Amino acid sequence: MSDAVEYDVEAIQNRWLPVWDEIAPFRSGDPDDPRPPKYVLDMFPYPSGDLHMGHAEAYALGDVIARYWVQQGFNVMHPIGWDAFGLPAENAAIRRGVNPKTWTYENIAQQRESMRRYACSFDWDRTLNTCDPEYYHWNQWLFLKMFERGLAYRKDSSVNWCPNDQTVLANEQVVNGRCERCDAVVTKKKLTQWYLRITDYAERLLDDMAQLEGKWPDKVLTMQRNWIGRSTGAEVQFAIEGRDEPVTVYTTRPDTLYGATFFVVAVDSDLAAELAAGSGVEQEFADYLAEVSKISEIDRLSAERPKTGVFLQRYAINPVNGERLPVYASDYVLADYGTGAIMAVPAHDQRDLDFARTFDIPVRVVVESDEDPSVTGVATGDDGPHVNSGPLDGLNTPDAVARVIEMLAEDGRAKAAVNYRLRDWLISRQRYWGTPIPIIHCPTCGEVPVPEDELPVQLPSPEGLDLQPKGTSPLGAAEEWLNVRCPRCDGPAQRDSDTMDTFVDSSWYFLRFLDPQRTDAPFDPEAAKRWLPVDQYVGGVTHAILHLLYARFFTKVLHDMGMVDFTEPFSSLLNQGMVVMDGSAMSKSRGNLVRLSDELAEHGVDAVRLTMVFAGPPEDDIDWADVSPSASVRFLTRAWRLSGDVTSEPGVDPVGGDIALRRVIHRLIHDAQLAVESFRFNVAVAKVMEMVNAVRKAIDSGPGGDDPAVREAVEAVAVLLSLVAPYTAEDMWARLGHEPSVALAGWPAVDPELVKAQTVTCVVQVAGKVKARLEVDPQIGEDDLQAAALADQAIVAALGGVEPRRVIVRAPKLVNIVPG
RNA sequence: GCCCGGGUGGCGGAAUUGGCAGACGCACUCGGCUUAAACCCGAGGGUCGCAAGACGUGCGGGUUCAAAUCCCGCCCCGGGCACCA
Repeated sequence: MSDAVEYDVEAIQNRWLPVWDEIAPFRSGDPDDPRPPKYVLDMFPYPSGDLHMGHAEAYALGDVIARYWVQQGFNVMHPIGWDAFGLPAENAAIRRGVNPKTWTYENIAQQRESMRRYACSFDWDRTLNTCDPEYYHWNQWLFLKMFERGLAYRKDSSVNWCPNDQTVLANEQVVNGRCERCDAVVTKKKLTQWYLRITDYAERLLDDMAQLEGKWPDKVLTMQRNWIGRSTGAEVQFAIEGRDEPVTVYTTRPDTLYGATFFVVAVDSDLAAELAAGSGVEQEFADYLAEVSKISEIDRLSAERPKTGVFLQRYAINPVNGERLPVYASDYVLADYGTGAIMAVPAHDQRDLDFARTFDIPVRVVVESDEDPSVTGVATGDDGPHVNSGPLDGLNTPDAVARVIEMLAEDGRAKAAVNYRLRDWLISRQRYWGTPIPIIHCPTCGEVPVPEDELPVQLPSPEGLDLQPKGTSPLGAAEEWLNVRCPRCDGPAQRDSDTMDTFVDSSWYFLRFLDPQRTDAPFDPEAAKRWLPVDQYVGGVTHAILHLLYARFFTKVLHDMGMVDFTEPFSSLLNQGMVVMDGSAMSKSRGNLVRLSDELAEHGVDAVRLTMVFAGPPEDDIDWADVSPSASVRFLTRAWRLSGDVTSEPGVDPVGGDIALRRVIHRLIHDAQLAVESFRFNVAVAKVMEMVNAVRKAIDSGPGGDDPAVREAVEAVAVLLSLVAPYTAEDMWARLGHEPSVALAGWPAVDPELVKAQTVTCVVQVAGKVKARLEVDPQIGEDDLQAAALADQAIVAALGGVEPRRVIVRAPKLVNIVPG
């Protein structure tokens, strides 16, 4: 029975959208829900405009996972919200002269409607916007908790400064010396700023990655390890002539102490300034410092830069042999890593060697090697027997390291030490559209937290404020807001006028989804116990370091506060790739922008989703030029048409149906399930395509549309398809005589008996080359299989009378005969 | 420089982790349906060869009865970190 009814994408979308609004199949908040909980989370979007192709991919993939677990009988929490504070809103607002708030909420409304139409399986009872006072209230609360615990503090230091956005940047936001947002060349500026003490958690951030091994992409774990940058070595004390206190240096190679021929302090460190004072080279030092601070981040990072520095006319004493080492100030030593001072061993460190050659400092080899660094200009590598090193002579590197630490530790002049590349997280921003920092600066009491019952400190209206970037926060001009009484002494005081980095907002939002309306706490610890950690997190690899590291840090702090009982927020992570066009990232200026709205209008929601999912492995980039949404429409039409060809009644027992079809279908459902659970969604789609092909054949040239197995198969197609193409699946489900929603129909039960193969194709090889194929019982014994293989005509011919030297039998799939 | 990935038909990609390389789809060719075209349905193809067959997963070697898969060396592409002592 073929029908004249056509597959009409537009009509199907319009038919089911209101029905879903009505039945809300993805609500997860019923406290009496008997289903086991599962938390599937997509990274929330930034409301910079309407959804684009990248969102379409990410949410299509997240939806496959969420909908799969719903079909498997879980109460899936799949929430969405908006990461709604931040610079782009503010910049757009400045350009158009509108309130950033208005702009932001308009975009949110638009994205929300687009997500609804895109059929995202979100629980719409759980949305949040980070720019709502109800949300950022708890940013402030968490900040104050950290302040209490000494994890939030203010310090004066040289910070990354974006001259374009006129704001400071976290280390993580400086990419190749440029501002991550606007690409301006980053400079340095000395400012007093708020920091979060993430370095206190460096060790745990590293160690707890053991929990994530195999469940997060290796790439992300590696990136985080690199970023944290743990190194082990020793702290060694050097006396400085004419200074009471010794100076500590950090080195990973204490074994090379006998090779130290000079000593360097970071030119911008306090120590350098102190040592320069009274040295007679004050002017030279000051000139050098001025020159260095003019160098941009980009130039500073250039590896080719020649070494520069100033001899401070002072000497450090090598603790192992009492030698006098000239002390230099240079910019190749970083003030904020280790102690800002190093011992320099030119023979075995390339940078020290470069410096030594520039300043004509002796090079002394202490680890034996064939090449002489002072001749080749190449410092020699790690291991080898030590020479010129007194008691260390003859030892290899690890032994020499241990020995020298032991020697110096006796009188406290050295100890084993660990260092991290990770720096504390600078969170102050001199911009308007963010969470106000809830601190009041009082001339007598200092930094006073805003009392909890006065939270949230709401952003003042931008009316009358100059939002143009100018290096200080626009909030500083909101005088009525700014000037308050000190909560402690009631004297005149001022609010902190900076706002928080928006990465604070996204560091804990996954907890707020538990109950976004809650007013007495950021979240309910009991609910957190039930739902968290997040079972599956889905998002772009662009957040591999920043967001994920910060969220992990916050989670550990909350753990230490006793608010959550886990230490890692995201049990499993899937990074989807990007959607590109003609090999490169889409952009207006490049002229290769593909508009999602155009694609949706042309092919429909289901076809776009299907195209995203089928294009390849989820973590790979999709080149839109390589894929075919119209082919997706064709397939969906083919699948949909099956639902009109089923003539048996709903509920008919499939057991009497065509056994061959049932075997194929059950095997494919089984395979599709494995594919989905291992994130091979493209393969799962291929399996559904095979199902459709098999059913088509069964209807046209097999048992026909009335066979119960055909109904069973088409119903399975509808359910499996519902993960990817919800509109088509729902319409098929209705045409099959069922009530909505197919999303809740349940994953088809796979009969293990039907999945078992009846016969197996056994490959018979001679010398590793396939010469025959046998259809055999899967239970066949090795001896029987060997006999059957050797008896086969083609095998007899291939052997040509030669006796087999060896026969390898892997029943039931393979026999390999090695001729004599 | 250091650290991760990856290289399979004309294209996107499969391959139960050592056991039939190329599933599924795109593009293409041929056939059916049609007055015709589109749609739809069916068939085809890794390369070379008329064929038997030979060769074939970046390149070169190795292990194994058997290698896209494991090992060694190289080449290329993508990503991360990078004056971090």
